[in-house]
Amino acid sequence: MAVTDPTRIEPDGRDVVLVRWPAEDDRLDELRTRAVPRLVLVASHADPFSPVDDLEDWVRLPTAEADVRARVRTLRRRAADASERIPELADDRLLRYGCWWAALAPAEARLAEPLVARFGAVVSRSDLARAGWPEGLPSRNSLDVQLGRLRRRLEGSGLAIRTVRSRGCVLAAS
Amino acid sequence: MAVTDPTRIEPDGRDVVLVRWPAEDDRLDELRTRAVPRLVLVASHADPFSPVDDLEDWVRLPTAEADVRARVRTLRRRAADASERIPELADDRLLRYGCWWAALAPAEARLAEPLVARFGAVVSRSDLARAGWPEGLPSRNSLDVQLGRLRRRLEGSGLAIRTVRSRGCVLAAS
DNA sequence: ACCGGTGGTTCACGGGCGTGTAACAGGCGG
DNA sequence: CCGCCTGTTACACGCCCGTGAACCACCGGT
Repeated sequence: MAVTDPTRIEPDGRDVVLVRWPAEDDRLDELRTRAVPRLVLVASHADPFSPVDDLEDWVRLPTAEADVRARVRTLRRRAADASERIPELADDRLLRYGCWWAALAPAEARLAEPLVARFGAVVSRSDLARAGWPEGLPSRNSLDVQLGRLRRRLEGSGLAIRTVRSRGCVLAAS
Repeated sequence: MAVTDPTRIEPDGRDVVLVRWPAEDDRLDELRTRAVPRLVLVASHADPFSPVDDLEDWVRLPTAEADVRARVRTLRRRAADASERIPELADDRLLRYGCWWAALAPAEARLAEPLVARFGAVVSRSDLARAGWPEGLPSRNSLDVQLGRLRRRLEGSGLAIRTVRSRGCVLAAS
């Protein structure tokens, strides 16, 4: 279905704003100053568009509605990236990352604590061991096993534990 | 003038690469790993496109040539912004460059250290050898092999090691 | 133009070992 | 009693890195 009138478009959410150009130039200015992610629908007769930042994209009318949705998705992803989510681990062992969350087992939570605290940096295996087993860790690779379980718990979260050989582990966006 | 055949398009420079999709999917993969800024020309019948990073944009054919030029300009500006980053190597062997990062192997990290410290300048092979093998390097081409491995590790980072014949190597933005 | 030397790149191989994981068993709480 | 959490063992995988060898590009000498 071809789109000529932007008012007929229903985006997936209301975070990304559609704006006509050049008709709604003043509204575009306002959205820019408020740093709202926006998709500019350029009139068929107008000059090519030049976005001012990475939260702005454009498409020339007429266009397929599916194409508009695709660009809205891209803008939404960029806005999410820009907002720089960081993981957070509460006392109740709830690990949150953006809109995702999961309940950790006690041992997993103790392991995750230094990883979250030093998000993006390497945590040594000895630090992990001390955090996970304050009384001294029981056997050789129980740490690795717990790490594996924590990894599995993070599946689908956008977080991942990456290993730095002979240095330790990093918690990072995957 | 409407554009249906991308081979007829002459971009302003040759830094941003035009690629047809889905016809040239494999070439697109290669450009992505090389972190080359690219404009994807989506066939009229194909599904909407979803860029994987900010150095990728797309437009559906047929389109006005002026629109293609506008998107190429945007990509070029983004690439220029991205090229202002400088790499950083922490002692936990994490090499960071903008939002990209990778964990280096021990020998790779020793090699990378002088290259990062003198980013953009030539480092002699003897300096590299001293940095990589403080005890004296083991055999003839172990240095070259490690350099090759380090090169491969940098794929997709936007960094590259270039050789200056009989002078040494340079670490630079690719 | 032919040729050998040098410098540089890449491949395959193999040993060593750090790391991941399946499987099983005990324990604790609901 | 059942389910989840935890520890332990054993094993397999994959990474790291040195080595040898083939290959290519370039340069200088005859």
